[in-house]
Amino acid sequence: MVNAMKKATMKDIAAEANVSVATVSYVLNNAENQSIPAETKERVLQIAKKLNYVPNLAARSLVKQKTGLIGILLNRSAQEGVWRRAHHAEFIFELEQLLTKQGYHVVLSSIDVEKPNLEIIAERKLDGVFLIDVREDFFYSISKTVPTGVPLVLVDSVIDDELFYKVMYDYQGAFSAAKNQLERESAVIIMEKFHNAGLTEKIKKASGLAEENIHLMENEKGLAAFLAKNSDRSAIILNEFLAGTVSKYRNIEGDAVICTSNCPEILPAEAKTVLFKNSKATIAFRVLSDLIKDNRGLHLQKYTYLPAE
Amino acid sequence: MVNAMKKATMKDIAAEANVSVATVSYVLNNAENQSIPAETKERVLQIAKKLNYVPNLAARSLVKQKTGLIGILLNRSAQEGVWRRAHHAEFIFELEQLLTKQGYHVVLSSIDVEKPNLEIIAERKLDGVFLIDVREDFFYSISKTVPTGVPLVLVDSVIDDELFYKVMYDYQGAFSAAKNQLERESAVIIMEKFHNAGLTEKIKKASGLAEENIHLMENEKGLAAFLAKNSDRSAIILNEFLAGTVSKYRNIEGDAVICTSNCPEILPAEAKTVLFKNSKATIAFRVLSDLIKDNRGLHLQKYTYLPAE
DNA sequence: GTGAAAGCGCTAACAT
DNA sequence: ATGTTAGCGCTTTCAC
Repeated sequence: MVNAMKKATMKDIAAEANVSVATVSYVLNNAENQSIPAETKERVLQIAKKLNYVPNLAARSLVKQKTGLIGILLNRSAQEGVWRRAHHAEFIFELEQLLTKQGYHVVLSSIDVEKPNLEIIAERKLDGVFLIDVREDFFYSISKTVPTGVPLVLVDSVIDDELFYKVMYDYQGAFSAAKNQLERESAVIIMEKFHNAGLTEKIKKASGLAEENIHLMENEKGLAAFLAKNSDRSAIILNEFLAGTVSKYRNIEGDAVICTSNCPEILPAEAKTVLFKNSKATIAFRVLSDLIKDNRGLHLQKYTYLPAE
Repeated sequence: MVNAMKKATMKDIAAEANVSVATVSYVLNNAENQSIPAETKERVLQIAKKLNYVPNLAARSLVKQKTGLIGILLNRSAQEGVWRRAHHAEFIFELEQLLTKQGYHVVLSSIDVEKPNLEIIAERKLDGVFLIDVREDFFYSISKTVPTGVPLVLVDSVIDDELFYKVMYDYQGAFSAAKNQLERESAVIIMEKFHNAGLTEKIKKASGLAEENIHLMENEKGLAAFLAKNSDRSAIILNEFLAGTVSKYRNIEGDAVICTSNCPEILPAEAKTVLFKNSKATIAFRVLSDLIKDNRGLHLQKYTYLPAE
């Protein structure tokens, strides 16, 4: 077999090229302020290739004080429906693609909503973190474990603290759009019960509907009961995967679905949908990028709302 | 605000406790062969806590030659249906939970099936890797970039090379089970077109059906056409999310679904299903664990098949 | 143009 | 019982 042994280091290259490791480093990183003769450069490059050299990013991180690792931390509870996972998967996969394209590596971790453990952020020295649907009280765990200065982007979470940059949909706009599509006046709402209570509240309020017309999805039994009680009314369903579950109990063609996963294609062709102008992953990614550049985040908004189409 | 500053290091602890960093290390890691007086121990622990000390895993990795990082690398192509992502998400999330529970951290990365880039394995010195649905030709890229000795578990991939440990379903058994459930004799099959051609072939063969009775899902148009042509025959559908798509075009209650995502609950209650005895994530995880322990992998099977229930 | 050397934060012989 | 030291693989300042 042709190769791949004990992983060459810069030292190995240096030895074989009769130069110092410093020189190897300069060549491999195209150091600006260094003038390396083309000859040496070539030689080093050759040898590096021949040895299948790959840099050890842990070592580099140590000196550069940047790891190139971005965390995606997802709050999960023991019992959650498939639709919720599918919903998060869409977001996470898209985000991962964007990050990977930028040369970052992505660390994915489930956080137990009951006892959030955020040590990973400090342990792995993550350069930035996305936190999805966090509970408001998690805020306390964070100040103990998370080094200041780490860009934190909260997705689907209302938390009034300067530390966090928040990204979420403009639910108010989405509801107007949804109502416009419905034929009947009287509507009910079916939505996820977020771990973040503030978000759940905010959405309820944005809907303008009374408490008893809003169903917070927890399990199918509850859903079925709610639907039975409201079979004569139109529903506005938040999220298309949730709509998928709803459609096991009711024909949803008269209802409106707010597509928070940007996947209208999973719905029946005739379904009434509300889409958003931008994908949440794109915007969340942009917010983090800005934050990493402008390390102070001084002229960045704490809240970014995604408008409906 | 109460804290969280520039991240304390062992040096800081040592200074404040008037001991050497070695001692700190011993205390923090409960070093066996070291006898530290309870008094010192206590003091060090106190200070560590007070300083919110969190170890830097990059530094530790460097000396221990183990990173505690496990990769989940997913082959993706530009255009893939939601159902495919949902399917992978189920597996990945479950796997991630298992790994996290064991104290590993998970690096998630999409691999472009056209030009797979596996440098991440060497760069991040991953302790083990799951590769999902890899093309057979990727095998060449791997020998160049991947250090020997890294445990590689291939999921949903047929590749006859000693280097890899493979996990997949026992399709033969699944098909028998499916056929037993169908009322009509004559059946067709609807399945994913895997990137790994060998797997696709293997499944076709296991079905015992002729080429024209097997539909490889690529897009909805093709599916619709196939279904129209075979409206009089029962279908065996591989994967419940794919079944979800199929059910947009046809009532699938007469069909059988092989639940490769372990999510029968997304199907109509009356659906005929084939389940598997164990979850694929659990088994894949076990294979990797075994591999990490028994570093040679000498008495481990190259192929592990998951039997149908 | 090139390299010696210090150091990122940590562990683990080896002394004492 | 505790400290000294030598690295892990890399970057970068500062001399030569």
